[in-house]
Amino acid sequence: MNGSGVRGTVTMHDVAARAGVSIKTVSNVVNNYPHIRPATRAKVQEAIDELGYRMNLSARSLRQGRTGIIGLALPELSLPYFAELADSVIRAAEARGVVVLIEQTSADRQHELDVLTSDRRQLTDGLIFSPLELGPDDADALKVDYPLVVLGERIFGGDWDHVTMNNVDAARAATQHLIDQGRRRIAVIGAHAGETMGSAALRVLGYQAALAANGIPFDPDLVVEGGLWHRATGADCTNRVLDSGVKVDAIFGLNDALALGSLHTLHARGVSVPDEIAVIGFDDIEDAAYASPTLSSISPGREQIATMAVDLLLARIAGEDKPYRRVITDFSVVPRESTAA
Amino acid sequence: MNGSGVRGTVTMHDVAARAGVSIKTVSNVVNNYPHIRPATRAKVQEAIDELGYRMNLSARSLRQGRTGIIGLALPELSLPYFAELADSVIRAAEARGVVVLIEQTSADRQHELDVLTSDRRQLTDGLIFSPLELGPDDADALKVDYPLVVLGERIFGGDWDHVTMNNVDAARAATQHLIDQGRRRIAVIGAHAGETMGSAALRVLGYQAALAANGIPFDPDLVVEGGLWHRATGADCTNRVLDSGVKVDAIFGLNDALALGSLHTLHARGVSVPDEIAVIGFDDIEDAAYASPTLSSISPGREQIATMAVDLLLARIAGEDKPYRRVITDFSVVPRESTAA
DNA sequence: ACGCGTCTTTGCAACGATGTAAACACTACC
DNA sequence: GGTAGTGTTTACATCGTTGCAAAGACGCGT
Repeated sequence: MNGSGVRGTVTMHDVAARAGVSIKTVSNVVNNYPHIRPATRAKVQEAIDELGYRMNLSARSLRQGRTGIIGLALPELSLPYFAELADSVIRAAEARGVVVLIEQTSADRQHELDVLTSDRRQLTDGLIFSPLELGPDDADALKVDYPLVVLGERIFGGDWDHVTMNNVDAARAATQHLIDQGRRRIAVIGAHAGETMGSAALRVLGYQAALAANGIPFDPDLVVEGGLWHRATGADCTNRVLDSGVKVDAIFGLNDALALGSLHTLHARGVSVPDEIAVIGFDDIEDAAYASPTLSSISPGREQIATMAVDLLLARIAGEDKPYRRVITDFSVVPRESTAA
Repeated sequence: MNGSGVRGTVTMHDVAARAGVSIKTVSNVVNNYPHIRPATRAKVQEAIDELGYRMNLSARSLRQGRTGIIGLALPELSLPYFAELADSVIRAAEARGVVVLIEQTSADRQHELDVLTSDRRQLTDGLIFSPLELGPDDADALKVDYPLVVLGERIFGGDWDHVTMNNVDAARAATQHLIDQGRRRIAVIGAHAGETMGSAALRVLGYQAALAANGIPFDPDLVVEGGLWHRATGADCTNRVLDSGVKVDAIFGLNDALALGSLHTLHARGVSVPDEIAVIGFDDIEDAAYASPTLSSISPGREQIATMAVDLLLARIAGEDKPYRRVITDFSVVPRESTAA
């Protein structure tokens, strides 16, 4: 259809000439300016079609100061949770007419800081940021001059919108689910010592709350440290806790990757799940439903997080000036074989 | 550092004024034009630092006709293989100073066609495209006027570069691996009837070649159709072949998701792996190493694919005019528990 | 027929950078 | 001292679009 073919640089100028109107009228037609006589609109549209005109988005960006691109910064796509989150964000963005530029921070603090001030921010109208390493001390770095939506609960109290789930309650529900199956010696894997605001800390709090609510004493030996929430870490943590000799009848992986790594180790060591040890994860990634045995988990409402984040960001980009919001999404316990009775 | 603060729109103009040089000299400094007196460069650099100048990328894009963004079109990020591929592409791109805009096609033919002509192509300097549904008949649609690198083997013979693995040989190797373990009744799951050029068809060819080379008769009943290569499909295919009553001692999943779905079903039905049935997948996604039992697979050299694709694309963007290339990446068999002796 | 308000269309000046080609500066050499 | 050659800096037009404000067209009431 591209009439002229080779690198067809057809501009509004050409369209205007062809249609016998001014270039501004072409602009008005393209932008759906309401006051245009139908006949004029038709003429212009015809010229556009004949010439195969496509608007030059760089020019528009320069003029408007907007690119139509939003940024999404996350640790890495090879972590299934983030891949699925990115999937949802891209879909939500597409539905609203914008596209997504993804940046990976490799869960590296400096990299997370860099992303906030990178030249690439010029290319995006705003940023959805899911930090893993930044903490309350880095709040200043988040005081940026472009629309920002932060995912997760690591940092509060700044001029940005926040979308998060209730980690404490969700972890409490996960733990309660294990308790309901009669488990009492529940290990937690993937804890982060010294952290107070991150997902790890909050989920451990929920775990403790559930124990307390059921009159089960808290045993620090059951809390296993583990840095990156990868499968390998989960496998390792599980080995450590089993080797330590403490009695364990359930494992709560602070995310699904950890729990899947745990299943892997349990299988390798011939421990039967859920008979000897029940396992629950957190995030409800697609893998969970297909693990052997299938993995119980907490569904964090991924779609909802993505949709909210995009909507909040686009509202700020559009100039909304309401007070910054903190949105807490819904969660649910998804019981599967790994915690069956 | 951003001296002026609020939405600091510092332009080259401001820098030029501050440094007492012309705006073009600032441009020259920023772009590392060689013939600049050190004193001048220092003056300009100082002004840049003091004012916190950042170049407006939209303006540069308009002028140069380049955005510094490359597109990556793939079926969906929630498929681990593509998530990992995207991870690698983003890293390769970052190392070369460009960023990546990801578009999902949902493995939908129309969507795949749309992506090629979308307005978004204006935003990208070129596209890395991994089609799943387009076939040889769609070759014309790929005749686009921007740099394009196609991944996979579905469509050949056009004006674009191609990065692919040797699907036939790799599938032959996978099958040979099973045969080496003494398996003779090897089912293939995820085949696409009627397809001749896609990965499915090529991998089935490799499977047949291996059987032939070992004097094992080909039994069509062992070839199980399955559309989307998701875990659910693999689970379903496995149920079908087991229910059909044909004897099976091994399953070759045409990708890892299928094979993982298969493991799921086998586990659910109490079939022991690899004792009763051995399983091998294809792609070597991270999951494979953590499945229970761990899944043997074919490693397709993902890093290499990503790196080659980005390099080829950037070379075209830079104006390289050599004949179009077809790069075939290396693969290797990764034996794990699911095919242990 | 006149004036006024509303609907349509337009010209012009930006947005912020870079390519071109010319101007200027300085050395080196005859 | 003049000229060629190299190194350094500059003015200007231009990339393709949109905001602004004003001009032109049209309908209506009086």
